[in-house]
Amino acid sequence: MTAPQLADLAALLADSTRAAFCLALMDGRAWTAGELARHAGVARSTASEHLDRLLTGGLLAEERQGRHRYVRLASPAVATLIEDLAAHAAPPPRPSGLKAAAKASAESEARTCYDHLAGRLGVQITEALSEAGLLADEPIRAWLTTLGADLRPGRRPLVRMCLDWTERRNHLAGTAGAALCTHVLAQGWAERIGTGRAVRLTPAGERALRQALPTLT
Amino acid sequence: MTAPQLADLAALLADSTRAAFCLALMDGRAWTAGELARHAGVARSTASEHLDRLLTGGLLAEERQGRHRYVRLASPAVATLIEDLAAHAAPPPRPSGLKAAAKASAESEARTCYDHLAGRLGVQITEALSEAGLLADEPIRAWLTTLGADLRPGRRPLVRMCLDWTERRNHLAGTAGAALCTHVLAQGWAERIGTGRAVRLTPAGERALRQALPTLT
DNA sequence: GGGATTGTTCGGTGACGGCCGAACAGTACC
DNA sequence: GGTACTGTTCGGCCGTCACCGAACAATCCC
Repeated sequence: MTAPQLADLAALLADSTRAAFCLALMDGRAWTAGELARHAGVARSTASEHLDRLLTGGLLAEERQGRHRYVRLASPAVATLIEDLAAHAAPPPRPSGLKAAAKASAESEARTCYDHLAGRLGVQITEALSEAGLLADEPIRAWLTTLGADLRPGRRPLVRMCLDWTERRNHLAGTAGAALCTHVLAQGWAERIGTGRAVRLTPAGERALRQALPTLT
Repeated sequence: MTAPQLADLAALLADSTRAAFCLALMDGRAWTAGELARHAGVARSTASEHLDRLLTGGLLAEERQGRHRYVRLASPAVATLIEDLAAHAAPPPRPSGLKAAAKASAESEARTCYDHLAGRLGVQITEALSEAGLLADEPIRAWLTTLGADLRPGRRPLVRMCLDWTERRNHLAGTAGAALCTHVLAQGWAERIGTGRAVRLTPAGERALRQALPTLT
């Protein structure tokens, strides 16, 4: 490990625009170059060059479809890396302004964090799983199976914790977290709001989750 | 979490000199400003400014003694953050030159990685612990206690894995890893070589470890 | 085909930041 | 006191890099 290598990697995230791209991509979906440019408020040409750097740096993966250039985070490892960085660069705990606080609170009610559930919803589910003693490999596997979730084995650890930087609490990540999120969305228990990471728990989802997880508050 | 915040944090490590500082500090010891300047090959004035940035950025902590300015990594969290980054910026596997390879191999025989053992020694010990079924909270606690290691409870997880970027293998970190490393050095089972991270296993240490851990190869 | 949309390439510009050396301040040792 | 050493401040230099707009290429739709 040499210092220039580390510096080069860090330099990829050391720019506001590229950082905004990566944070936007934390929802696990593929964005087009134009969407990212608009999201970050830069010209398309600028975004194009940034994407080149992030791609050759190995942080992003691309997929071309027609005239569109879709990019996504290269791997879950990249997502956790950015998440760890973001958690460390946590904002100073200054609740400034009621309006801003209310907006932030609404946004953090339920959202996805890369490929699993986060926000208050993610934290509460995780807490309930913990109280029910389900937060270990075998119990969570059994629980997800009874739910009907598709739990395909991968190289990722089954149960992993992910620190939410707004809630400052752990929530379920790893293969189990991803499977749960996929299932919740597929069953219509929650649905995405707009183009961001925010999701909304549906009435059906609330019923289903309460039934499957009685310790949920 | 905003993009500028993430970018600012990443920018701290996006410079070769600052990256070299942080990597040097990964041995967990406190270095003086002059030592770091010589290590990175820059003027003292340059090092001074870099240290200011790393300090205000929260990555480093300082302690002034007389005319000396000692700096160290601010917390274990910072160390793991840098470690994760370094693991991701892994060098391409190019064994170039016999001399370089031999040197690197000697350096990676045994060394510290922040506050625990790494290199081939760290990996082998971890593997032996795994074979002996000791890589869980209770077993490792019992094993360390019989060794006489001082295992004070902390906020850090007891058992944590750390990916060695030269060996590409896991080794024991966390509270248990730190306690083991401290004990091994205190008992004279290994001793530091020079001012770097390298350590050398002593004959006494080899005997003691083989006795305590029969699965060690 | 023509027109609209998406993305890329290229030159030019401006700002930021790393670096040094010289001068200075503070500490240790004789 | 004087000397040596460590660290800091300041001015100035220079390279890098993010940004834009304009021109161009590629695709899709009518």
